[in-house]
Parts: sequence; C-alpha cells; structure tokens
Amino acid sequence: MQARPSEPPISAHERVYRTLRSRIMHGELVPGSALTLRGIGQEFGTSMTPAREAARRLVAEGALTMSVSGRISTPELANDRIEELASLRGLLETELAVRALPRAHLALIERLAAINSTVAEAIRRGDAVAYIRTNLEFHRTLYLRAQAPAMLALVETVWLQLGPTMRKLYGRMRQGRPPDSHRLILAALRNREEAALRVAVRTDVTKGLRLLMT
Amino acid sequence: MQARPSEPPISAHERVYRTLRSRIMHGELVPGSALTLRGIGQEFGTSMTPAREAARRLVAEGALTMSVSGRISTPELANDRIEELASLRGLLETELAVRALPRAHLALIERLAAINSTVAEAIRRGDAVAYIRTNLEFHRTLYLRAQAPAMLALVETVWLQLGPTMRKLYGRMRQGRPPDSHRLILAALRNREEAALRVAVRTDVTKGLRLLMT
DNA sequence: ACACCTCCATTGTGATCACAATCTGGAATG
DNA sequence: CATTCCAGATTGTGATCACAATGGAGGTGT
Repeated sequence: MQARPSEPPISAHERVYRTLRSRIMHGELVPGSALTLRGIGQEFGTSMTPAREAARRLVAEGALTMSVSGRISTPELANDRIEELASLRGLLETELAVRALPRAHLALIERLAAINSTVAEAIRRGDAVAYIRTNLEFHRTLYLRAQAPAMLALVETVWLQLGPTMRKLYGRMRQGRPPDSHRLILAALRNREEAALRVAVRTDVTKGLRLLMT
Repeated sequence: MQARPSEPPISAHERVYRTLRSRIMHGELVPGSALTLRGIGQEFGTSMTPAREAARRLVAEGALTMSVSGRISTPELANDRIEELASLRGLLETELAVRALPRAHLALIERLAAINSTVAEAIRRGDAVAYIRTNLEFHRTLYLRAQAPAMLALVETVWLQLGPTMRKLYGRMRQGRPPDSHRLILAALRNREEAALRVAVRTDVTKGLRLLMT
C-alpha cells in the first residue's frame, strides 16, 4: 500500500515511448532520421515488442512517419503542413492562455519569468535543443493553469509533429537577443489584458515558424 | 505495378484499428464497455498482437481508457471533460468551416443538403448510430474542403473521444424534428456569410453536448 | 445476513521465432 | 565509366508462449 501517487510501476513500452517522444518533441532528431525497431529495442534493453508499440503510437500521433513498407523515420514537413500546424498552435494556445489568465496569480508569473531567463540563456549559448525544451516548458507551465487537459494534449501533439522541424529552424539560430514576445506575454498576464495576451501568444507562436517556410 | 491508388495491402492491425475506431466514433459502444485483447483477436481472426497494437493506438488517442492494471474499456467522461471537448469542437470546427467557405461551390452545398436529408431520416427513425454517423459525415464533407488535413485529424480525435458519450446522449433521443442548425450552416454557405457560418457551426456543435452535462 | 478472505480463471506484458518484403552493396555488362 | 541486376542482409509483421498481476466468485467466519 501507500505507493507514491505518481509512481505506478512503469512498463517497458511506456518508458520507450516517453523517451522517444521527448527526443522528438525537443528536436533531438533531424527530419528524415531513420529508426528501426530492433535498434530501439537494443538501445532500451528490451525486445522489439515494446519498441514496436511505442513506435506505432508515435506514428499515430504524427511524431513519426511510416513508409508503405513500414520503415520508420522522422517526418519532413511540407510548407503547407507547417503553415497549418502553426495556425493550430495559434488557435489552441491563445484559447489556453485566455483560460489560464484569470487563474494566473503572481507566483505563476514569477515562475514563468524565471523559466524565461533560462530560455534566454539557452539562446545566448546557441543551444537549440535546450532552447526548444525551455521554450515549450514556458508555454506548458502557463497552459497547465487553464485546467484543460484534453486541449493541452492536443497542443502537445502539435508540438510533437513540429519537433524535428523546429530543430531545423533553430539549428540556424544565430546567438544573440531572445525574442521579446515572451516579455509581452508576461506583461499582458500582469495587466490582466486578454486582448493583448491573445496577440502576444499568437505572434510568439506563429512568428518563428513563418520564416521556416522557404 | 498499377495497384489501386488507395488499396495498399491492408495489414491486420490496421483493419482491426479502423473497425474499432469506427465503432467507437459512431457510438456503437456504450461508455464503460470492457474489451479484451484476446476477444478482439478472436473476433477478427488474428492473434492478440494486432489486437494489442490497435487497442494501444486507440488508448493513445483517447478513444479507449486503460486502467492501471491494463484493462481496456470505453471511457466515461466527466462533465468538465465534456465541456472541454465541446469547446474544442467549437474552436476547431469554426476554423475549418471558415477555411472551407471560399472553396464551397454549389455542388458541395447540394451534396451537404443531400447528406442532411439522410440525417433527418435517421432522426425520424430514431436510429442513434445512423444519426451520429451521418451527422459526422455532414461535417467531414464540409471540412474536407478546408484542405487542412492535420486540423481535420485533430477534430476527428475529438469526435472519437466523444463517441461513446454521444451514444448515451442520442440514445435518449426522442424521434421527431431534426435540429435546424444544419439548415443555418447551409444558408450561411450559400450566402457566403462568414460571421453567420461561425455562429451556426458553433451552436450546432455545442448545443447538443450542453444538455448532456447533468 | 453481511463482510472478508482465499483461490482460480482471465488478462495484459514482453520475449522469441518464422516469414515475406525491402533495401543495400557489389559485381557484371554495355 | 555508368547502369543494371542479383544476392545477402536487414526490416516489419504476426503467431505463440511463459509469466505475473488482477479480478471475481464462492466459501467461511462472525
């Protein structure tokens, strides 16, 4: 009895799934990278059964692509798909931000500001993966306050599909000034301005992806 | 060579997945129904391997629930979850409808009107499953014109999660008059009125689910 | 009559294996 | 030197099996 509340004995395929999902979402895999079930199983010390289930789940979520012959690789997104996913981010994330707004007390805003400083540091270091991870953590921390788990899950699915592409985007990231859109989001939260928040979130989410569409 | 364009030799787990997904989305399974991997495999004449992969995929999409011990059943949604999913439908489906609006020529509108008549007939017959299926077909036919496959996929995920619940909703459906919200959608499409279309889609999508939240 | 406990059937998990399709590398040919 | 073709290696698919955990039914005790 008395097990830790969030520590149900983790199954093998779940462990594989979460690790791969994190890698893909944070851009550790370049678009077009090939994966094999036996290779995954070998890396995680399991047979191919859990590897297959994790891979199939990621394919279903759009995080991986499966050719007609079943070969697995990270997707290379076409421009119209990128535009569509960016629109989805704008649509869903503005809604989540607005829902989080009335519950965003000062402690949350300060936590967001702290995360934002780590984002800035990642940019200064030119560390693309760290930037993607901390940036998504900034957004997720805010959206968690919206108390809308299904909506957040959909947004994370979109992030997942954009993961490898974001890596390609920020791989060419020149070191330097962090964008000020996060600062605008924080200001809108402090001032309780819903309209300004909408604009700030939408531009933050859409801006970077636009310049990726060659 | 020269295979039919949409007929790649269908794998077993894909067949299982599509069949189960269709059943769930169309409300053929009441919330709380239990499923077993061996039972699924037996029904489809396969081993439990394809059944397991299909079930896990459906669990990942929120179409099925898995208890901590791994038992599989259709989800029983709480009220706040239903509200959230209804909001998602409103958000995503208005966007899809607006995107489809400039491309909705007369032939499409007539096809939608034809589908709508089959919806009305299902209501007259009191056939809940047929109603859900034809109603979703009405929406999907419109949204396909939006040329936004990722967005449509997200909406279908939401439909999938609501499937068993919709069944419970329309199981108590009294025979009789079909709602006129579809008629409003068709009118807005004919008149090219974006604002009216937004309102019509949102009310059509939200209305029914509201009265389910006891 | 009700609660609890024990035991067995059932369930999901993961490993292993056989098989067919596919890809890759190199050799043979023009 | 480029192109084609063949064969070995690699990959995903699905079946089968052993195993641990769970759930439910029936019996026992109060």
